[in-house]
Amino acid sequence: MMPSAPARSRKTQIDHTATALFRARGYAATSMRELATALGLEAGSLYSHIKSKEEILHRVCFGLADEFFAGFDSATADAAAPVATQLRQAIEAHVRVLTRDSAASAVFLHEWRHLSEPARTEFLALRDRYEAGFRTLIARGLATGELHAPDAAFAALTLLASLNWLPSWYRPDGKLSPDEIAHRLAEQLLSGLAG
Amino acid sequence: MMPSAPARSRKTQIDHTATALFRARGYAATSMRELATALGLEAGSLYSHIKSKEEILHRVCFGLADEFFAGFDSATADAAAPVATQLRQAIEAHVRVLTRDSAASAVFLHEWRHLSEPARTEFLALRDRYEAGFRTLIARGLATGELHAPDAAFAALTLLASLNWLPSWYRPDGKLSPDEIAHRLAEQLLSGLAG
DNA sequence: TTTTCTTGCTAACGAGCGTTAGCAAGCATA
DNA sequence: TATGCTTGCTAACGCTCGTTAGCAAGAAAA
Repeated sequence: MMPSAPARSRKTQIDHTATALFRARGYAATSMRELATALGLEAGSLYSHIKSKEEILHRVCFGLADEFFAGFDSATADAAAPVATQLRQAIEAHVRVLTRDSAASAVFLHEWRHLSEPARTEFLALRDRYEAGFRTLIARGLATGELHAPDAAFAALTLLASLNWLPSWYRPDGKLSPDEIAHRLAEQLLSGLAG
Repeated sequence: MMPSAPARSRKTQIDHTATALFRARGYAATSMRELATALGLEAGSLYSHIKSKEEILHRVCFGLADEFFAGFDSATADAAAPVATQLRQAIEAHVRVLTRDSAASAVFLHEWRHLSEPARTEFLALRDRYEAGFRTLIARGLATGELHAPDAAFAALTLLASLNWLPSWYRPDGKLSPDEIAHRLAEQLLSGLAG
C-alpha cells in the first residue's frame, strides 16, 4: 500500500482515454481495440483493470453528475442571498465543471443513452433532479420579482441548453478563460441581447 | 409512370424510420437488421432501395441543412427591416424546422460525425456557413446599436445553443405549439431573464 | 525466500455487423 | 403476350465486436 499513491492509476488512465474517444467517435463507435491501442495495450489487457466497456461509461456519467450537484449545492448554499446572485453562481459553477473536463461533459451530455437499465433510468432521475434545482431557483426569482419569464420550466430548459452546448465548441487554449466564459454566459442569459 | 405519385415511396419510408431509430439509439448503435424489422422487412431487402447505411444519414443531414438555409434566407430576405426583426424571424424559422421534424433535427445535430470524408467536411462547412449568417446578423445589430453584447460570435453560439437543445425535449403533443415555443425563445433570448 | 498483486500477453469464443448475389413474384407498360 | 421495374426473399461473405481463459513476468509484501 503505497502512501504517495500514483496520481493516475491504470484504471484512471483508461477512463480518461476512453472519455476522449467516446467524445470524439461516440460510445457505440469506439471499440475496445481502439481504446487499447490508444493506451499502447492489447484489447484483452484492458480487462485486468475494468469489468466491461459499459462500466467505464457508467463511471464517467455518474462521476460528472456528482460534480454538477456539488457545484450547484455550494452555489446556492447561502439561501438568504438574492436569487439572481444564486442563479449567477450556479451558472458559473456549471460552466466551471463543463470547462474543467469538457470531454467528460460531452460524454455525460450525449452518451448516457447507451447505459443499459437500470443505470439509464437512474441517470435520468439524477438529471431531472439537477434541472429541478435550476427550475425552482428560477421559480423563486419569478415569485419575488427578481426575474421575469412566462414559465420557470421553460426558462430553466433554455438556460441549461445554452450552457450545455459549451463542450462542443470550448477549447482550453481558446482566447476566453473559463471564468470569462462563465461571466459572459451569465450576463447574456440574464440580460438578453436586445439593447 | 403514375401521375398521382405515392406520397411516400419505399425509400422515403426507409429514411423516415431510420431517422427515428438513429435519433433514439444513435447511428452506430442502429443495425440494418433493426431498421429492416421496424419496416417489416429482411435486412437484405433494404438494399433494393438504398445503396448503403451511410447514404441514409447523408440524405438526412444534407436535406435538413437545405431546410435551415431556406428558412434563414426567407427570414432575412427584407434587408431593410430592423436587425432585431430579422433576427427574431430567423429564430422563429429555425425553431419551425426543428419542430417540424425533430427526429431529423436531432440526427442533424448529433449524428453528422458518423459521416465519412469528404461528406463530413462538407457538412461542417455548411454548418459553419449557417452559423455565420447568425453571426453577421448579430454583428450588424451591434453596429447599429439595436443589440448589445460583448462579442457577436459568442452571442451567436449561445443563441443557437439554446435553440438546438429543443429537439431533445420537444414533443409534438406538448402543451406549447411550435409558434409559441418560437415566440418565447425569441423573447427570452432577446430580452433576458433579469427583471 | 515465498506469496501475492499488478499488469500484460496470446488465442480464441460466439455473436452481430454491413453488404452482396441470385432468384422470384407482382405489376405497369408496350 | 412480352418486357422491365419494383419489391422482397434466402443464404452467405468477410469482418469486427466485447469478452474470456490461461499464462507469465515483475514488483511488493510477508
